[in-house]
Parts: sequence; C-alpha cells; structure tokens
Amino acid sequence: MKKVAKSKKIKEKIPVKDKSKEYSFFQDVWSVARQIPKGRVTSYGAIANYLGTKLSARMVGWAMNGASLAKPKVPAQRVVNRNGMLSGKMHFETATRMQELLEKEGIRVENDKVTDFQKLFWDPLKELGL
DNA sequence: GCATTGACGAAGG
DNA sequence: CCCTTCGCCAATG
Repeated sequence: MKKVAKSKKIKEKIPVKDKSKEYSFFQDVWSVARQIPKGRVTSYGAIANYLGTKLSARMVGWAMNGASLAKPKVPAQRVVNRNGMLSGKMHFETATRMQELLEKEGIRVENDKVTDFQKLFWDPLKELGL
C-alpha cells in the first residue's frame, strides 16, 4: 500500500504490529471504508470482523481517528457504531459535518443516528467476500 | 512500565 | 429496558 500521509499530530508513525506485514491496520480499515457504497453505512464492528479482529472494534475506531489524515479521503461518515449512531461526528471538522455528508448521500439522520440503519447497513463480510 | 482512555460491542445485572 | 462490566489492542500520561 501507499505510504500514509504525513501527519503533524500523529507524526508519520503508523501502528504496525508486525513489520513482515506490508500493511498496517489503519490502511486496511481505510481500504474497507473506501469501498462502502454511497448511500450505505457500516459499523466499526463489521469492519473489525472483516479484518478478522471483531473483538477489536475499538481499534477500528482508533484507526478512523487517523482517517482524516488518509488520502484519498476516507468516507468516515459512513462508519457508525452498531447502533447506527454517529458516534464519531465530534471528530469531524465540525459537529454537524458528518450528518451533512450523510444526508447529502441520501441517508436520513435523526437525532444523531441513521434512520433505517439496518436497511442501509453494508456488511463487508457479506458484500466483499464470504 | 503501570494506569487510564477510546469514533466499539457483547453480555450480565 | 437502562446501566455496568469486561474484553480487545494501541496510544498516551
């Protein structure tokens, strides 16, 4: 994979558990996130599950923390928690940025959560493989 | 190097 | 049904 964008906040350091692996967990997460179809959403747990670390959904969230540093941009707004809630909206440029992006794609957001989340849910395991 | 935290999630009370 | 605890793993203090 390409090198990750240089960051001043997180330096250029990318968490890599095993150097023998050419990818980092971050990049994998971003990779999956970019494949989320427009107008669809998924959850941190689903991505974690796809990466084989479903018990580490928190790491996905952590990875998304650096999503804003990724290039091309990662549609982090399409990634919500298992409840369909925009748990990460506060990490966007503005508190309303995430919702705006989602509504722009035709996703209805109500009270900080995606309506019809279950219907719009996009499971990488089901859609990409398996 | 231990303790706390976190864009999560499942299980238990 | 709401709240607490625990697990997961990496970063941060």
